[in-house]
Amino acid sequence: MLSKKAQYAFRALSTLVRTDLENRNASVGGAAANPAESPTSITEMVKIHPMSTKFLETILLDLKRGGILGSKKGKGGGYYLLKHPEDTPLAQVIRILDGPIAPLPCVSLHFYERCHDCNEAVCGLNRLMAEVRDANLAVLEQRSLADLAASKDD
Amino acid sequence: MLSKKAQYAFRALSTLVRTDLENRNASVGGAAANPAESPTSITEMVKIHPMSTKFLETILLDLKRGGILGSKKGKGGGYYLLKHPEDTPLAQVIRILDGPIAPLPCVSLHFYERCHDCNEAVCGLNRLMAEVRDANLAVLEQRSLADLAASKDD
DNA sequence: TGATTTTCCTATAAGATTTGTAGGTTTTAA
DNA sequence: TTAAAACCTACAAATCTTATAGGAAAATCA
Repeated sequence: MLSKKAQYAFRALSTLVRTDLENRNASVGGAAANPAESPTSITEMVKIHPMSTKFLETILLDLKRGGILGSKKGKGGGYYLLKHPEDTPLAQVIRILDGPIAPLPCVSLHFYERCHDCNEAVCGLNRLMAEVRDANLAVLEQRSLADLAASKDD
Repeated sequence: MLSKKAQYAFRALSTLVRTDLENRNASVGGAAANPAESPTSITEMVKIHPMSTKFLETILLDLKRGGILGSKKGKGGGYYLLKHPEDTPLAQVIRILDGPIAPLPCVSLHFYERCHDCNEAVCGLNRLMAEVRDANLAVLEQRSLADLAASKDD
């Protein structure tokens, strides 16, 4: 199950994606609009998707440290996407906030830990859970933030 | 991530599967061997896969209540599979011990809970997490306890 | 019958993780 | 100079996971 952190993250990100795409459209015929010039503040995000302001703050900092968001301090500041929404897979968001996607540490690609209770080369569970991991990644590495904003009022 | 409970369950089940298949083979030419006549005790299982006896006890009771295992009390008693290993999908085991397989309650088939923060018909996250759920189930409903015992020394 | 071995049952303790809050500091713009 | 914002870290509260305790009930066998 996704943690609350990840769920809140996706809500906030859906707002940022919408803003990002709007800015890109608005720049038709002129210089490309720089997302860093129109960041969205936490206060604004919480108005759209009500949640604890302070909690969201820590989540957005994680996303920033994870390389997904940029920020601007001071009045008029806020957060913005560093990349085009299509270029941030959902898997990256989940790994930052919830850690491994794999069902067992011994089949994790990004958070691997050796299994002390079995021989990985022949362990039946290991092999099966690697299949589960791959099935998940087939979706989560393919789908991106752009897919998150496909609807108008999530 | 799978809980310890589910991991322990799979270890114990792999022992039961092996015993089950051996009994079936041993009955060649005679009456079909009844698995209920040669149950495996918790003590034996813990010898093969070391873990807390008392903890495994509660896990096996869950599996029994969940319709996967039968049991026999008293001296010479123990647990046995109620069905052929191929007929118990991994998904059933996980649901009994860890609950929902879906990443969000609002896309769960067996543990559905309405989402109060979004309109499910149009929510982008909802739709994407349903895809993840289906990818998981494609493996977990297809693969069974029989696949767990494919190796000799897990 | 009595001793032993097993499953069965429920409460609860211990530990870990998740969720959320508090209280500030720093930066920027107007 | 004021206000609004991100930034930072510690910690409190709540929840969930993991494990233990202490028996009761049933079956076997001498």
